[in-house]
Amino acid sequence: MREPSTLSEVAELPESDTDAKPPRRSRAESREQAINQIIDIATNEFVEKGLAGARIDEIAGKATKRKIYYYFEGKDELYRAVLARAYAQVRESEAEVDIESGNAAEALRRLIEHDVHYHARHPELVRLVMNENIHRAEHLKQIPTLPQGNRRVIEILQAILSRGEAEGLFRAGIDPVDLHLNLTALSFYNVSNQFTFAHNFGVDMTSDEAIARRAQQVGDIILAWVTKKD
Amino acid sequence: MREPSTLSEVAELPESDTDAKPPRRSRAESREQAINQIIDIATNEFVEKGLAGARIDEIAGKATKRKIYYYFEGKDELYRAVLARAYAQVRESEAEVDIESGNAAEALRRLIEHDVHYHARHPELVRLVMNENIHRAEHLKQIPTLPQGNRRVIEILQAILSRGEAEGLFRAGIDPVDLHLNLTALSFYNVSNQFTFAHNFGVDMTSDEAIARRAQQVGDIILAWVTKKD
DNA sequence: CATTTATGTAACGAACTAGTCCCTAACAAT
DNA sequence: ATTGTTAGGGACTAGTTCGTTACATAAATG
Repeated sequence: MREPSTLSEVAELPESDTDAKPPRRSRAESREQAINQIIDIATNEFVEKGLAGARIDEIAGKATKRKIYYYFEGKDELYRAVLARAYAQVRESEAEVDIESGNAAEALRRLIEHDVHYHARHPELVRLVMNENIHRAEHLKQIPTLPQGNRRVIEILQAILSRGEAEGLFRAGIDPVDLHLNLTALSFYNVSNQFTFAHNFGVDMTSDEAIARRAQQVGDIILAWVTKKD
Repeated sequence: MREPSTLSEVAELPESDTDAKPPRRSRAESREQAINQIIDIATNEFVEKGLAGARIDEIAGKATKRKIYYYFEGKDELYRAVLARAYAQVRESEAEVDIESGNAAEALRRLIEHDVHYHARHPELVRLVMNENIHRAEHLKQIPTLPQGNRRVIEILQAILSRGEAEGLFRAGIDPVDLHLNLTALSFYNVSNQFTFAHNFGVDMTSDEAIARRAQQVGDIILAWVTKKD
């Protein structure tokens, strides 16, 4: 066993895993934890101020700043890491939506509900995407892992559209990319533009009730559009 | 904007001019022209880089920089001026839409067409609004002239909705603010998010055909939603 | 002509900021 | 324990950015 060194050594038990404060974190664990912590903090800052507006010195105290340059090449790579994780989390959540049970209209409504709620509850994603668009997606383009995840959404929508058509519920000839565009536009805008809209029209769009109402309405709109009428 | 008025343009000479040596440029004219020129240049820069990303020294050469500090208090006031002019121009264009002729559905479609085209042809407005939302509308809130212009849009939509209901075309109970939200969301998103969307799904949304198609589709969607079915 | 207004050029310094250096602590292997 | 490696704390730096001033001068005004 080791002698407790005078400074910051607290009784450390090598094997017996009491959930004591300094559990022996392996290097890999510690590393991953540090990186995630940095991305957490950086997400807040980038989301708040954008890439150019964010200040490394405010993302972090002196200490964390040093870590940033230890684990990342610099501000830009950190920003890309923030972006990549946010997108990865969206994809993850999308994979969990049930698009099997019920008829196609019900499945589509579930997807819409999910979209509206996800955007409303994850304004940080919305803001990051806005930021990317202000920068003409130049950072997004440097992240190689994204394209396939996006194709999946289209496949899902295509499947629902085909099923709905087969069930005699939906019109034919609806482009799944159009559907995705409209669906996302209606879920995205009221988060992305909440501040100007709230100011200009004096409405709140952030309450649970407002979000639930929004999800309902977006469902109504999209379904009115795709539904076969006769 | 006014006449270019290089030389020999008469500004105002009602009384005290015998043989009228034409003044070259009046102070007021020159001033207005200088301000507009600065706002032109600044709009480009802010639209491209955002408020924090924009660099005064790049907005202007040394000369124009001097003018900026002559006519504006600084970067922030210049930014507000850019914002205010962009909004003023939207309002101006909205006032020109014909919402009288034809039935309510036709009037609404004309309004939608206008919205889609205006957003598509004025990405600088879209970008400024995005920027404002990233900054939680803090600069917009400092511009006092906006609220009434926005109320006008709602009044217009309310008028169309009432007329449509009276004509037996539209459902009752549609909130004009909701209508505006949905309408704008569908016109705004495909401009605001064109870069991420184009990258993720490989589509172009900027061609004249794409815009015309978009206008048509947004019209279809909104009308499907508000139309009374029976 | 004299005065005021506008503008071109340059320079400056204070404040910031991204990124780096040096050194120590924690951990791992021997 | 000794030694080497990984991680990180604190201060520093080199380079920008911004706002401002000084100065000259041109143009409009009276």
